[in-house]
Amino acid sequence: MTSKNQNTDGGMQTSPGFEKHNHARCVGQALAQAEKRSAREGLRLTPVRRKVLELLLQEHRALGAYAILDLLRDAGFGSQPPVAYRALDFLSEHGFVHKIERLNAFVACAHPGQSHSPAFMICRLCDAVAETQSAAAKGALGDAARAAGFQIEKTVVEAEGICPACVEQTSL
Amino acid sequence: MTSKNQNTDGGMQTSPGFEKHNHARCVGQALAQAEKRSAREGLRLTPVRRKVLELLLQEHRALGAYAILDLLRDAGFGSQPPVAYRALDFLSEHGFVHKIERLNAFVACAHPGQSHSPAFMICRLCDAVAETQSAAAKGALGDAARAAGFQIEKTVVEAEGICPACVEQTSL
DNA sequence: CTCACAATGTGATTGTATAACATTTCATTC
DNA sequence: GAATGAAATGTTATACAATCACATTGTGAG
Repeated sequence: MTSKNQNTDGGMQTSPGFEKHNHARCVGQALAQAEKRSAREGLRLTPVRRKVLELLLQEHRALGAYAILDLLRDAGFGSQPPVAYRALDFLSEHGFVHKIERLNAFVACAHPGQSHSPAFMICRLCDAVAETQSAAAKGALGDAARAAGFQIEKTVVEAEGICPACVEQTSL
Repeated sequence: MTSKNQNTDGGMQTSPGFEKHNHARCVGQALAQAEKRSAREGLRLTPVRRKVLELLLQEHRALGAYAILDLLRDAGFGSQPPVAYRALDFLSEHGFVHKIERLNAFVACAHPGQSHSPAFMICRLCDAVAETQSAAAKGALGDAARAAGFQIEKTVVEAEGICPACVEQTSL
């Protein structure tokens, strides 16, 4: 595979919440924020971990572990699966990235800092992923859990469908 | 692996919505319902498909595709992956079973018939899975989707945590 | 009957994830 | 500043998940 569609320019991009934005700036900011927070909280944002976060921010879409691994190899890091998985474990444990269960893939967190329970919209045509908030544990699900005596620790909320761009494509 | 914990008795079991019930009876009923519905709607509930459904009802927990494959082999069916995946595709397409994305595994539907968008509670200690209802697309997620112009086709809602039985275990 | 299509059998391959163990790095404590 | 223990990394191998491709069989419609 080895990385298709790398965003190496500094211009406008599509796709975060599905809107355009200055991507180079957003990557830099997010990375700086992550380092600041790591320093503050004593988290060890080591070179591999930082690189994986950078790659995910740069690509700005969901990447599989092996796609990440290819990019790591290109960047001169180790290229065995555990290298990628360990970095991803660390990053998702601390909320820097999220796993998209439906895709078995990972995205950089779009709302760093905020103590969120994220929800995702996944386009089944172009695989674009947008992050938003959910309060799943507060609605019917929370009621059911309380009734059953189940203690919710984390929720996975992912909507599959068609993103604005692909809707347009389709209806031309 | 080859099947640990097969429920071959006719007594009381734990775990559907996490409560006890007469399992043999519930399996039989569910299977009969599935056949009735298949006849009514012209679905071809073939031997393999029926067997996979029966296995999932019997086990009453989430099984990985290869665990199912082992059980199919024991039952004299083909044992290559596509055998299981094709049956699972059919069954989930028609709502007889659901895939638990978090576990990459499958469970028999607990609310057959009802036109539901299911939600699941998954115990991280014993892997028990309970099915309930969610209206994820109607809450904050639905609002976000509408605002973004994203068309939701399906939602994945899975809560991870600790089931009543394991909560007790833990707090002894 | 036979034609077309759905379903199954089978082998091979690709993708995802973890186990296990050796080695190194880093922060403490003495 | 060496000794120590924990965290992080390197590496091999393997388990588990999913799909491809192609041959074969079964089933229903005309």
